[in-house]
Amino acid sequence: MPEKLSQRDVVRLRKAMANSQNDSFFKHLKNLLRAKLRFDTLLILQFNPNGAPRFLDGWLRRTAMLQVAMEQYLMGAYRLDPFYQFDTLNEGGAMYRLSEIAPDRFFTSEYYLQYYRQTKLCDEIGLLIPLPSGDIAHISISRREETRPFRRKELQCLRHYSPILLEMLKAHCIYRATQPSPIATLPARHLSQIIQTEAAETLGVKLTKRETQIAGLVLQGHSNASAALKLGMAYETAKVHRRNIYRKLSISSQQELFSLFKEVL
Amino acid sequence: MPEKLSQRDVVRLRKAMANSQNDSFFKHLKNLLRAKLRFDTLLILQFNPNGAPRFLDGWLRRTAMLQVAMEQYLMGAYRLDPFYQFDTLNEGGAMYRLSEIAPDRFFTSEYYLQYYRQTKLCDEIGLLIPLPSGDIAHISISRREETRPFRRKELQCLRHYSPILLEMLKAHCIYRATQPSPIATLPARHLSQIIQTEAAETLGVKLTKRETQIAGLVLQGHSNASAALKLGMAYETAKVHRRNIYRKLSISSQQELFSLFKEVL
DNA sequence: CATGTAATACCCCGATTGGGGTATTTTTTA
DNA sequence: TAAAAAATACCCCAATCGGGGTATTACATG
Repeated sequence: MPEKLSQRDVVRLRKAMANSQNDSFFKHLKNLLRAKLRFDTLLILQFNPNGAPRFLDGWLRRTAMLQVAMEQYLMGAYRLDPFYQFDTLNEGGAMYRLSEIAPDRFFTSEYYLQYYRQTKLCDEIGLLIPLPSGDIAHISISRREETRPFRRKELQCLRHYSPILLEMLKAHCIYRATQPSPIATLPARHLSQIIQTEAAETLGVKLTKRETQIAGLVLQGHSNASAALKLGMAYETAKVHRRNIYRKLSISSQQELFSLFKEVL
Repeated sequence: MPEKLSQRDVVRLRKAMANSQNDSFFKHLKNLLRAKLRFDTLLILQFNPNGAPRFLDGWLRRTAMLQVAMEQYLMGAYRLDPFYQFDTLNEGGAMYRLSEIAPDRFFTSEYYLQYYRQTKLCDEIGLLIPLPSGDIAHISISRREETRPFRRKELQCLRHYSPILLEMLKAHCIYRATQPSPIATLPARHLSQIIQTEAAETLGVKLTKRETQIAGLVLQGHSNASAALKLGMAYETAKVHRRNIYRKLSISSQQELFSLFKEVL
């Protein structure tokens, strides 16, 4: 049965909808969500396939860690973010929980343990919707460890209203695109590019296209099997590529791979 | 056949010996060593079983990374240093290469990958000798990656003169102990203590003595087999302890273990 | 004394990794 | 077009890890 909206919820929803095309949208969105669920961070980002993500709006519960992490994220760590890497999004957008779309080894990956974990977040919900420009609009809602993961009720509620939230998000991002932005988007380098140039320049090794792709997937937290599936090749082939990567870079473990690239990510 | 000393080497050696009991010892030691081998860092530390190591003298080739790492080391990372943890030292002291005394998984441990590796050092030689006070005097000589590991010749030379170097080191540390120290030794907490209190206070979990020991060894880079050997128990027993640790801390990998404790180390 | 906890040792299993090999097909490039 | 490089797929193996179980012994604490 659908979530019940109180009279005041209806007012909040109408306000958010009415303001989706001006600068007070974020405030109203936050009020709306706050009435229905608890969260510790709320962000609106715009993913650009050819550039760094644009930070449109954000609210972080006061924590030094989160500030630092946010900077790291925008500086480059976003490249290993499952939401950023999510590539099977359809027209109408959708809502996902981090655990649903994360690579199989994500929660034991170096990215998670060294970067994500320090944010002390334990659960994250992402709304993703494509924009006409080709960008992807993203709302991220997270909970810290003390707050415990989202409850079933909260998830149901969010899922129920995600279509309208996604539409508002889309409308807002389209509006924002018409406004002159004070923040210039940083020029982009994709994960593959970074891996390839870093390997070439710093380590003097030329990785092939497939090797680069595998390296990227491994860094994102995919196992051999998962990476193979993703690239549509046999498990053994992925393994061969990985072995060749290790040989070329003269390393012998995933951790070493990460420690080679973490500075440039 | 023994290493040949040139006339000038003999002068340097005499100078170092003559000055081992005053404040210019480090300068003369450096000159002496420089004439015989190439190195990128030279440190004299004094390990105190009940306190943080004391930094007596040091020279680091200009690198920001090394400065940062040195601070991290003295702040607590020393607890995972194989030289600090070395516990089978005999009266006369000895010289060791890092790779000789490092735990079996040291070079793939989180300590190595996240801390040691950032120093960009690729080889390290340590001289260790017990002092009458119960402390251990330590000279550390390292090479950076660009400089490549120490060569056979250099090692032979060092090994040949290590007895006299150790004696000078000992004499110097004894002299330094008589001098009023400007740096107060920080109060100590052993690795085991840290693990136990951190687990108890932050995570609300009581680890037994054996569990704490195993956790410490795992953090230092020991495999189950190596940790078991070290504690004189069967491999399977070590495994059981580790399993119990994971269960109590509700984690499921070595990496998670490290990420739980890295902030307090 | 009895009960419980800690420590010990051994059994089983599957999953994954890292490393070795061979062989065929596709693509690039000289 | 011929040779080289890249990608593919499959084979083998040993080591480690994480997780499950059973059972005995030692020791402390009530």
